[in-house]
Amino acid sequence: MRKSLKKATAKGMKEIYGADVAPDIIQVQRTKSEFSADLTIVVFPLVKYSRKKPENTANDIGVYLKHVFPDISSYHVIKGFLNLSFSSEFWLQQLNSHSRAIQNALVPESKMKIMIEYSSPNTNKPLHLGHIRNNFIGDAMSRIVKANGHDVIRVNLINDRGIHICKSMQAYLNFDPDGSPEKSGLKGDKYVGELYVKFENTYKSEIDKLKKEGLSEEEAKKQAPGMQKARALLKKWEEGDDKVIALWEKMNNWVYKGFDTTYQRMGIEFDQLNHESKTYKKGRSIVLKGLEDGIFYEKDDHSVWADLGDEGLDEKILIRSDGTSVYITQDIGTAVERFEKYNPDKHIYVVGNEQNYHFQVLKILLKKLGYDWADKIEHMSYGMVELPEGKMKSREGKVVDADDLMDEMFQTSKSMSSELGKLSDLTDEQKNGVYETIAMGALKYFILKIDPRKNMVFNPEESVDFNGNTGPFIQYTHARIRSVVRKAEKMNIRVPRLISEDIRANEKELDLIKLLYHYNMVLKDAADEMDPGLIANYAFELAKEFNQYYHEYSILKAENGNLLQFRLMLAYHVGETLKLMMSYLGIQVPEKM
RNA sequence: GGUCCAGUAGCUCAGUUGGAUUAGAGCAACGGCCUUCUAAGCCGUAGGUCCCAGGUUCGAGCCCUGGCUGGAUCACCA
Repeated sequence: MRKSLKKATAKGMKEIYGADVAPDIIQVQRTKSEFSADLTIVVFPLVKYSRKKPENTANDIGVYLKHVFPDISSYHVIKGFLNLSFSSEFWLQQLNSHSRAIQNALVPESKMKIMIEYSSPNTNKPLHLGHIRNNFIGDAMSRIVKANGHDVIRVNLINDRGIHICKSMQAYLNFDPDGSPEKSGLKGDKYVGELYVKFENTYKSEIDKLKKEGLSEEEAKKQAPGMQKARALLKKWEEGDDKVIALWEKMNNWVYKGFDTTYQRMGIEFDQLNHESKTYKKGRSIVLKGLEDGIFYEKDDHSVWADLGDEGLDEKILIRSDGTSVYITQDIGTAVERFEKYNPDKHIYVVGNEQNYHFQVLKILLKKLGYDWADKIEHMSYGMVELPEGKMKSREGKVVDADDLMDEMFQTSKSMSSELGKLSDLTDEQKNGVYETIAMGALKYFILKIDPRKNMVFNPEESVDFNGNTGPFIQYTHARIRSVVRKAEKMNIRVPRLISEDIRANEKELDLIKLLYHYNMVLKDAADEMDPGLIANYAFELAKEFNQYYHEYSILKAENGNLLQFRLMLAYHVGETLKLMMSYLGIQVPEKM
């Protein structure tokens, strides 16, 4: 409707004033709630074409549009705002077609193949709150983009090689050479993570000791025996030493197993797993080729650099003096590989804003290397998660572990739910399912409702609420609706497919239908702006609006059968829309809670 | 120091390419509403110098300039 309004307005401008106006400059927005109308056209931008006062221009267009669209029941003009009201018949008709509408993905102007990379963990540490935000955002964006009618490839780049995993390996050999997650009773990623911490601690004390013996900080770091051993492991790994590779595989597999459990609980999936160990060499050879071609340069110590001076940036190292490649070099390799293999129309990297510079440089380097597709890379840069006392610091143990957090959410959900006691007719297994659904809903919603670009504060004690603007609030609204539908079915009343013709909807009902009608705009905006928060806000608005309605009017005790059916149908569609919107956030909604 | 990002109620956040004499939610606080479809709900009260100062225009929380405060980044870590 928006689009056709824009077109019609442009056409009207031509017919009334003989002015050529591009439809794009015409602003059509939802009418502010203080005014009783549905859509508003802002005419200020049109005044220079009409050469009339805003009021007169608005009036002229109003007359024209009302003539073109029979569905427009009335219009009125306030200053430069043309408020259009649509007839209730029009809106009731919209409700009739709503169920069909929400079953299909949107049809995009041009369908794209979009690759989305997210999660991308290191294999030396368990997942924490920061990863949670990354995973939730990446997962939600994948769902949203897909719902907009695009093809999505979800990819996880696992950082499985490098000095960090060698540190864990070194600690394993040193402290627990026959150990395993099973023997320790720990999850695989936790077990390896603890070894990593052990390494770091002994490393630290080794450095302190060497410093006391008179070495500089830098020297001490180099000479610490633990570090030297870890480096030796890395070297052996790169040389393909059988024993080292076997150990590396064994430990990584422990970690993967642990990650899988966490991913599964979070409801996170991927279409592809990339392992850095398999791609890290590619970037190196590309850079060396670039060196041959004179795009990069070599220093005396044989390290390879890119000069980014003409971009207003520094020089950037690409290959170390010992011939090994750095992070960005590997990223060049994986990017080239992906574009060669899949040729996506867009490649979104969901990575924290601390890496803004990295991606800026990555795109520049790819362009320098002559890859035109570099412009198809988008860094979806999200803000950090901070604790009330400041940034999370893994070294000081100030991290919120992903598994622990989910456990806590579950416990809260369970005790709250048990207190309310509305699930008495369910089995224990079913109950646990509901607790989990609510717990994850609360957590996901809490994180996703916030604009990804912004840093957010997470207070483990009180942040995640179950009242107000929360996941459970929306889940609850859905459960309520389902309960009504079930009751109706017991009364042998089915949700009708079409509204009977003599229905006269009240204002609240029309408001709800209008809100339902806007769902696809929200879905499109969420994809365009890359902001799942828009979906969350919409779902909240809809749930809130419905709860008010629910409180004010009885569905099952409506004055007559036709009205009852209409209200039931309306409620049902609100429920389905909530369910759908929440599904785009990766959140499930229960039948009862 | 250079670059980038942010600053809205006590707290956590909305505010969609600048729009409507009154800047919105939720939490926390206070006061109401369960004999009625699920009270994880609904209604109400209170709470603001939109960091500060200029500028741009019909019109600024939003745009520009300069400050202040906080964060990120500028590694032969990833």
